[in-house]
Amino acid sequence: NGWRVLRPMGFDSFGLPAENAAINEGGHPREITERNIAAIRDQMKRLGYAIDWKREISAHEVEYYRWTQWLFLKFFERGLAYRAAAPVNWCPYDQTVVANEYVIDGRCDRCGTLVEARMMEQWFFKITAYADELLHYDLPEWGEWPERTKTIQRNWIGRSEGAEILFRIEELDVDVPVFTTRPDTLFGATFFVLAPEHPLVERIEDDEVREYVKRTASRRGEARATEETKTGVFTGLYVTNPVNGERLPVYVADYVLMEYGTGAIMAVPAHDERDREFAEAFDLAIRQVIDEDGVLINSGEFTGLPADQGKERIVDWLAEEGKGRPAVSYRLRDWSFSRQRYWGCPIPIIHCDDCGMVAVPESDLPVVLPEVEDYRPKGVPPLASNEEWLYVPCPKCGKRARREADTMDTFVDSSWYFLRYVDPHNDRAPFDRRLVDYWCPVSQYIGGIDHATGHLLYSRFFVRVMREMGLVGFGEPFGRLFHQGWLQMGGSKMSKSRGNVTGPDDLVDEYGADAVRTYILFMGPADQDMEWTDTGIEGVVRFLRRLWRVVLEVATNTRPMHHNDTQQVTALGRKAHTTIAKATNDIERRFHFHTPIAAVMELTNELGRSPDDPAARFAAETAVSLIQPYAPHMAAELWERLGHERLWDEPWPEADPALLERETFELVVQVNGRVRDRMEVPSDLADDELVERATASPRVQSYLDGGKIRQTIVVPKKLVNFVTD
RNA sequence: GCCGGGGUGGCGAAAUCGGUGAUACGCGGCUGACUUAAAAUCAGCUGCCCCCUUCGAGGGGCGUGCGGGUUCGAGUCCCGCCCCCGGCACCA
Repeated sequence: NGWRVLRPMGFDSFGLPAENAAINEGGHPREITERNIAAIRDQMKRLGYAIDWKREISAHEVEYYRWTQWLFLKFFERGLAYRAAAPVNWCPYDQTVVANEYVIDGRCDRCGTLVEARMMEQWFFKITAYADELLHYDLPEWGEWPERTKTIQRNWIGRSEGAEILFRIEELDVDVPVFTTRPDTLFGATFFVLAPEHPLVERIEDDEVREYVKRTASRRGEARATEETKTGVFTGLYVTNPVNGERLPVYVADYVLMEYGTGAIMAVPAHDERDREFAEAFDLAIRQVIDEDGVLINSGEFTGLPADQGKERIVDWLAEEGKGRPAVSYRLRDWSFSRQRYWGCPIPIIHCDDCGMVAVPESDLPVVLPEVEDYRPKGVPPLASNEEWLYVPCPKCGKRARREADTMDTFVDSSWYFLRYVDPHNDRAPFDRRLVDYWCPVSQYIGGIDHATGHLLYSRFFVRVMREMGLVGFGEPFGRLFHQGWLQMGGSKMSKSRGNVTGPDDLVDEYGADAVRTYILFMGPADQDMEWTDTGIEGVVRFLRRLWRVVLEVATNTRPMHHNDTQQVTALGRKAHTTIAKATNDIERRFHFHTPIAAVMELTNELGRSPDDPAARFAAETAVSLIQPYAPHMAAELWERLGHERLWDEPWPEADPALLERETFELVVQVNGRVRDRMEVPSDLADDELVERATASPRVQSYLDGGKIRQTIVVPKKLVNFVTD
């Protein structure tokens, strides 16, 4: 009531789903995309969604993606978008790189194909620079994010505290850093391991080592993790343990990952399961340095300290000696966002032999997605096939240069769209900061839990950076977050990408938009997945018909005793008020949409039993008002039949607190915690009067049976409980 | 293994602050009314066990994954387990 609410709609229209559909059906991705958008828009209108269509945006339209490109350039200027060779996930079906966040169980989230690890030069956003910040939340509203979402993000970022320690290899004249969370076990290190991809390994001239590295390169990731026994090879080199000068043999083994920490570890077989397995396989020493009580042993001057103190003291000592320092490591990796596909936002970069990577000048934006002969994926970016588009003069030196032909991941488009909603037609900037600061952060965000480590993290990263740039005045994109469940059909999630969707069209044809909307919300809590059943909706259809009939009966009731007497408060009138209170509280505060429907059903049932009640008209109006968000078409019609005009111009009904209080209530009388009698008593009785009435009950007397009452508990407006010996 | 979320009838679920015979509302099922019949609609019943029965109903016990505990009173709080779902995981 009285709030200004923005209800926009947009389409994340670039990307693989649209492009793959176009490939399967034939035709240009743009045609398919725009046809689908039109169909979805029509469906939403048929269902009666209240959307401000003037603000509609689509990621694939030039007016939108020119500002995606503009933002990219801002990130590029700050070094937050960079190109580098790195191990990436390659989807052999879609013929493109896929972000870590959208590889699920080793498979491409879009097509379900197993991805391969490849070393490729790709574009990355430096989200890792914000790893620590993204663990901390800037909005009090963050408290309203579901616990599980926060946990998923925390796990994904994967912060661990420990130390970086330098181990010297004399033969190569280098200090090799390792990351460890257990510097307290430093005295227990008995060997040292390099990942096969570690740069130092190339310098080791040893056939066996070369052979091993070659062998492991072919089975990475999954295959490596499921290996039963640890494999590795001795390099002939030794490192010096900085804390005691011991010389430890250096191995190359693929249980050490280049992607995490420094790609090298100190191995402490006594206190690490994996190191122990390796030590047992290679017959290496195992030295315990912490006893059962968590106290350091065999640890030189640190012996006798509890482990947590030992940790600190050893790191302090290393720092003084210049051989180590406290360090933090993250699991999160930079976001790879370049795709070797056609249907996406072009990356506004020009590669020049002399000047290197040059940003397309802002004044030359947008870089319009060119037409190409054949946009099917072939592993090389399709944009490169349009040579007229590809070759342009270098903006710096004017020499012939080449455009970047990769396109952006569609999650770049969706990392800022909510800001565009407030100013969708601005052609001088992505948005006006004043408007954004007025409307945003988004008060209530709704989306699937499946985006916890993807879209929801990317957007938080984008907004952090945009705040630093002065583009927005806040650091979190979304306040309250709600994860809706998915409709299921035959046990699996109905979704566009899975293709098991019963289009709402058929259901609307059969049952009507109001019934479909009401049933979907009545099925259960909105955050739960729900199996669609046709028999379920029949119940809702019956209810809506009953409501229709009962309200019409009231609307046309001309019997003389029927009038809207606000003075005379009846049970039905009170029921209407408690229904308002419940529905309002459940929707606003609890985000429960199924219980208000149940409450209106109850009200309707009661109204049907007493259509001549003096409060019948009020009860009918209440039922119609409360059902409006669910069944807006029918509610609007009934409202008119009740002699009013436009229901959607009416304020939400308010319960009269005075009428929520009943004049009498049912007093429950317990003896030793068991209900023994109930009686209707006036609400304004004092405690001792309640006890008096309770004691008077013959039923209660029979249970007290002359026994001694040890204690009497009175809960106002509820019950009296006698405790006997 | 670590972290998070859950477990209530035949089914979807409700019980908002420890205070009404747990299971509202709906689905399904059973019975009846209306009907030539069906549909639609309406009414009643529908957790388990036992006792009494004059057939109206009444009475007792057990029940919210399992076992304990706190309390006058526990679906709700505490301790210990079991199971299901999700995230992370050769992450040093």
